[in-house]
Amino acid sequence: MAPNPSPKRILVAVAWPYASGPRHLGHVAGFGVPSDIFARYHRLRGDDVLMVSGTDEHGTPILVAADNENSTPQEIADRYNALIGEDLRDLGLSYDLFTRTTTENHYRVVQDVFKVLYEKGYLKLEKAMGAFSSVTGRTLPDRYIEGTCPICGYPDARGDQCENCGNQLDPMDLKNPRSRIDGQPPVFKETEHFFFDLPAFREQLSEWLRTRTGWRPNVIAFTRNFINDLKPRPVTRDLDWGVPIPLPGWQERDDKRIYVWFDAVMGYLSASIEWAHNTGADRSWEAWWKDPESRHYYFMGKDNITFHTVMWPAILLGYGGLELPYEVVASEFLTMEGRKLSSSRGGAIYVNEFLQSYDPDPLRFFLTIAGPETQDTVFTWTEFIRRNNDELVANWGNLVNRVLVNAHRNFGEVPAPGPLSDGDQEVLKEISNGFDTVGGLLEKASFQQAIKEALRLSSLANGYLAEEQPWHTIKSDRERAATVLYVGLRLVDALKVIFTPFLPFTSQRVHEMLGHGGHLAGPLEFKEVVEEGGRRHRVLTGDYASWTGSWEAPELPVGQKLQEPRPLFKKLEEAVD
RNA sequence: GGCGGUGUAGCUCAGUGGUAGAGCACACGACUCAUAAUCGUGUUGUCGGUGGUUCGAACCCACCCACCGCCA
Repeated sequence: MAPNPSPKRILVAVAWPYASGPRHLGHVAGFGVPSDIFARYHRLRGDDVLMVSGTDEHGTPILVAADNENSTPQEIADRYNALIGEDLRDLGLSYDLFTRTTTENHYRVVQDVFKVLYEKGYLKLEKAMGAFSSVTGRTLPDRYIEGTCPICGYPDARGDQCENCGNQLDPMDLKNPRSRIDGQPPVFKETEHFFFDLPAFREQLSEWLRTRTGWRPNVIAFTRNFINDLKPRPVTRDLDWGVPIPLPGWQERDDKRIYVWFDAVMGYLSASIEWAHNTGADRSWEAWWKDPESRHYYFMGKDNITFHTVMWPAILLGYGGLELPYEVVASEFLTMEGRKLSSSRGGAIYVNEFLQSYDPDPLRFFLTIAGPETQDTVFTWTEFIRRNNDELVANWGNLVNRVLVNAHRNFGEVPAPGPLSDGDQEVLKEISNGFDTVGGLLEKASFQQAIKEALRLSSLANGYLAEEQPWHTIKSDRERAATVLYVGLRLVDALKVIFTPFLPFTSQRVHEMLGHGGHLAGPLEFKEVVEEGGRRHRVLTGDYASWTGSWEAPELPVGQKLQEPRPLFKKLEEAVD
């Protein structure tokens, strides 16, 4: 790592994918790829990065999936935790820890936070009417109930809202209500739940929000609006799947659990604690969570904004002594032909399916340059292939290839340059300035602008070659050709680093073709964790401290042997949507 | 219904008050080392509609239209 005189401690907190099925491109576009670019950039800068996430494994949808498959919720969670973990590894998402919510550690942390909030009076028991399945006795969320709309008579209105007339409904008002899960009429009865006193944090949240700068405008606007109308929010449910309520008389009950939103959002903290424990330094997580100098960046899709800008900060304020988000980076949605990529509506492209046909870097490239950073964007196969062929292959891929082919063919090693002309020095300086310009954009989480700037620099390098024509001068002036190719190799070597956060797999290959050793961006690995109580789970992590890259133009020794160059990217066949 | 988002060149998208932008596509020229890939020059738009604020609006305000999301 580069000597960084004042390394920053950065928590990269990535939204937790729900383990009810395989994840599609929209999910990894929204939080996966952007957060990884951010984390990789900061590691190259020499900052102390802790990047955590995991699968979210509680809640009704997983119970429903288990019932449908005649399985258990833990089996469903196990299956999709494994599958999602492989997707993330294959995409090269460099988590320090990607874990899950069904660990002893997570239960312990969630229960601790629950108890503290309870003791401080922020959790209050209240009676409420609830809908229950007449078959299983479990809570039925409003959207799992359907019936005839009492306002417009639409026969398939959902319990929370009628899709036909748009009115918000109470499931108890539906005529002929029935469960979407089993078709049976639900039972409405009084139940008791703990409610988190969100309104108690209104002033503190507003005050904190006023100190936040640089957030994407929609995140601020949406949050402000939400804070103006805070209501107590239930944190328990009538379910048998979830974290038990850690209070006398409640702990033993098998019909009451902590609500999934409440436990999942604490995963950032519990995963940090687990990471510290797994790495043998139990209290090291505190450097991130108890030091006001550390910066917490949260990455998620826009549907999750309030959980990260209101609910989770309120929990942290209530618990006390822990750092609040420094920035909440929310993405918009990736759509398929103008519609949301939703697994339930079909039309989704799953990550694992995609990666069976295409390499990860072209996907990362597309999701960065054409992803939903500031607005909903459309994924089409035609556009993916065009971006790959006309932008990635033709610009950066071609630059690498032509420089390496020329240098390898004529010299086989990094040639010794003659005197550098003004033009040589100028282009070297331009590219080296890229570490500041691209870096500045990455710090602001402007990933699209950052990769466009990187491409502009690559184009500049292509222009330099077209101007100098070393394949021509090699015949008449071998020293000049050597100089130009030396400069070309230096440009490629520097751009390789600039592209590493976006394209880690191919940057590593450029690194090797240039004759360098070591991991610029190495492999990720799964590790088996055995907890004190005996539970085992697999986590995704990596030995990032051993990676050698740093955010600056590298040394390129004259005489270093070059490898036989091979194209970085594949040109793809035209496809029809 | 409430709240929020989106609507800009043929396509995909940047751009939040001061003479409309990028990439691709297209045209012409250069080059021909490189995965026919590169480099240069150029064409393309009543910035969803109507009204308002302003010396000046794609950008601010109001209303409308279309599409999308969230609503525990």
